[in-house]
Amino acid sequence: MSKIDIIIVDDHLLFSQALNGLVSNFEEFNVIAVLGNGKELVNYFLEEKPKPQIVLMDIQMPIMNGIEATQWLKEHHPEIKVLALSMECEEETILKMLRGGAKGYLLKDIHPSILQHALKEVHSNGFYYTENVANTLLNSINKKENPNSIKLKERELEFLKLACTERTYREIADVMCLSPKTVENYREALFEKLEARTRIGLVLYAIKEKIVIL
Amino acid sequence: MSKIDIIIVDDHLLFSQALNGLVSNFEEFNVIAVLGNGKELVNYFLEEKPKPQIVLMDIQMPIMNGIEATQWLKEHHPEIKVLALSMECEEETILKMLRGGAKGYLLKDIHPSILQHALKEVHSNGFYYTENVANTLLNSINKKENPNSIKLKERELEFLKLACTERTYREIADVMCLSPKTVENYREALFEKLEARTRIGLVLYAIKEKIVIL
DNA sequence: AAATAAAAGGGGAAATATCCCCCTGCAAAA
DNA sequence: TTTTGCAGGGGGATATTTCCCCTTTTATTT
Repeated sequence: MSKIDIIIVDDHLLFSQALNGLVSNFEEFNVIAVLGNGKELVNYFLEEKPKPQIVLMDIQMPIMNGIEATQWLKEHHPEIKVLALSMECEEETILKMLRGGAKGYLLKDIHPSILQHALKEVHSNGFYYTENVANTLLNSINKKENPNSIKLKERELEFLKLACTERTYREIADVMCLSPKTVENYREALFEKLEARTRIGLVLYAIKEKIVIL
Repeated sequence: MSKIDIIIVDDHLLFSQALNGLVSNFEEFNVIAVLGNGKELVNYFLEEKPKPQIVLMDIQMPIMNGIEATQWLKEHHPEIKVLALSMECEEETILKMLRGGAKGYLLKDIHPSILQHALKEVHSNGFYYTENVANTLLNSINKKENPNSIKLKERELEFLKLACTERTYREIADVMCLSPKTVENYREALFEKLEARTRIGLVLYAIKEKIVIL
């Protein structure tokens, strides 16, 4: 029985090397490459090197992150399964990853044996979700019933980011190349959408939702 | 030559187990325990188990974090060296850790060989800093020379926190049991101190300085 | 005892922000 | 083909913020 080939993609060398040792010790699996970010993964495939059956993918990475890399894989090599490996249990991230085509999502604080099990499941059944992640998904479905996820239009986002500066609305209008009155409209629309009474409310929302980063 | 005993403390089982494999492969070192958080480390010592010479300590951990655990070690077993191992390169965290008694600070994205080298250095010389961390320390020293840390009075702080809500100044005055005109004075004083042009500036400052938490 | 800083209060004016109503195109969906 | 949604623009009124000028009282230093 030949081993299942795996590529590890993670920017933390210490982690990826250690993981390499760990996975290589699983008798069913064989690590054929350890890469540092999504871009390196894309390059790897462009160079026509041996394809893996599974990619163990970190999410937060420099240059090209795990979400982008997973989407690229789904488009170009849909037969290759992606198992996401992340620190964060945030709904949005999980959803993005799964929408991007990941077959499973593991948190980094699991026991190695679970990783082994997950790898086997992903290979044989095509997917693997931990209880934790499954619950998060359920929550997310519930939230969609009372749609809390506020969709902002591109222009509204632009405005929101500018509203989180010390600019007056007139100055924001200048930046956006709009009439102050149009900016007024964006402001009012966002007040309603985000349930804000004042501009401060917009700022607090934007920072909470990480639309602006401090 | 006997091996140097090490304890690994990290809440991410996958990481700590993998790290265990890695460090165990270094011929000079021997991992005698892998623990999941600071509390487990304290319990370990209270049970009079074999002492390590070095503790490889993660910082962000549940229940008892790496900073607290390092401080405890410094008090109770000052001869044991702590090597911090973290994702974050934030000045504050590094400082807290080093003040707490850590002998070195490594980022998790280093190469395994650097870890090995750092462990050897910490054991023989007593400390090890990467260039990265050293630079961060230098920056921090520079900041202390031109004291940027703005001192806010109690009442100003109260006002600042309230300014980070959707309250109008009149409403803030009510909360603070002051005349709106007095609140006005606090506003003006803070505008100057914090170099803000508008209330948004106050909010951004307060959030950056973690005076308000979102 | 005098100087200083903190806390509290104020007048008046101009600039902004907030609210509620309205309109035009234009493109995609029904 | 009508409807719907989005981007852009406006009038006019009111509330709030911002600015620059002030005073008094009460502690704390010096």
